[in-house]
Amino acid sequence: MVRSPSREETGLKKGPWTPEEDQKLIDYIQKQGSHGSWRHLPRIAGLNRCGKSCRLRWTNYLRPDIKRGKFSEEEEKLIINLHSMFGNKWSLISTKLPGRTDNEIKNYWNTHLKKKLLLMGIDPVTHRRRTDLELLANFPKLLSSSTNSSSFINSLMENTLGIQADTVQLARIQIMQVLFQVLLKTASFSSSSSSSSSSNPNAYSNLVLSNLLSSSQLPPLQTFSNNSNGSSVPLETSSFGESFQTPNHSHGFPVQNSENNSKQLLFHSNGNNMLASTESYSVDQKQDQIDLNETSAANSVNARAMDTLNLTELDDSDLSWKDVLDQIYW
DNA sequence: AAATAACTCAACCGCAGTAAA
DNA sequence: ATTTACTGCGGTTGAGTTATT
Repeated sequence: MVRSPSREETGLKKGPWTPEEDQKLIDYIQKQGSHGSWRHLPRIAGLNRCGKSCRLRWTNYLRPDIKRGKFSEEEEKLIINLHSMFGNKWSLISTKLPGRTDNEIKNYWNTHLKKKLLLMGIDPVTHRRRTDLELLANFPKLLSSSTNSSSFINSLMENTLGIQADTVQLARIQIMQVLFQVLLKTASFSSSSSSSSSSNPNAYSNLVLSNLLSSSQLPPLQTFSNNSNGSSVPLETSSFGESFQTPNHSHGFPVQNSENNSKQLLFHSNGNNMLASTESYSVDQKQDQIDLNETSAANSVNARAMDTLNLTELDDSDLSWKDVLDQIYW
């Protein structure tokens, strides 16, 4: 945690500060009432340091209004929300957390929060759910779906190209195997995967793979359907299904909440995951938009709650996840 | 108990923006 | 208009600490 002392060619000291140096800096600033010119401060205060080093030591460590200790859950949530809005603007983020320095928040993000989001399956850069790894989690279902001979590709291969059905099935299974192997390679298998560092982007893939290989209890297949009046407006697909553009929110996904069997719209806004009931949104086909009445039924849920919420396939689904894959990959 | 790997965070570096000369 | 000095910011480093093998 402490660097070994070294000296630059100029003779100025670098590395960790001693308690004596800290006291000199504190005494000087308290006596003057302010730091004044950082460049001239070290000479006047009797410190063999550059002004930059003094400024950093004061702003990141010695300042009296600095809050020390662990980040609270509220602070964590705030940092995640602010990061989803501002990105790596640590200085800006720190202005919203009194007593916390940009350096401290940056370190906390890189060592804790990034890892936390990855383990929850959320991309810490985009703050959206990682869809590539959910594809892996749904691998067995994809594999079973490959036996469906009614798909377009099967029809094409069998009827148009004259390839036998069993050959088609074998080819599809082989493709699935290749896909599985590629995904396996992207995940680092190590016995200590649970403690993977923030620099390891494969933490979630390790988690998914562990679940996949150790148990047959796989995450529920999440498919999409048209909304209540059957006028869905597809813009893109994801593991949550077809997304919708909303006026104030980037994307919405129609889902069914198994807790109360209600049909809801899941969307991501300003770093929050939000759920809206079917009563609180309507579809404008002309504008290819969903209009959301935010004041009525939209409620915010945190990312942890989202993970445990069992969002299941809708009964009136017109398209299955398999069909989406068919359209994309075949 | 020792070796190794992973994690933490204070401190440094370099760049960009701004003000003064 | 150009140069210089200074400050602030974000990315990175690396020694000490802790966890794992």
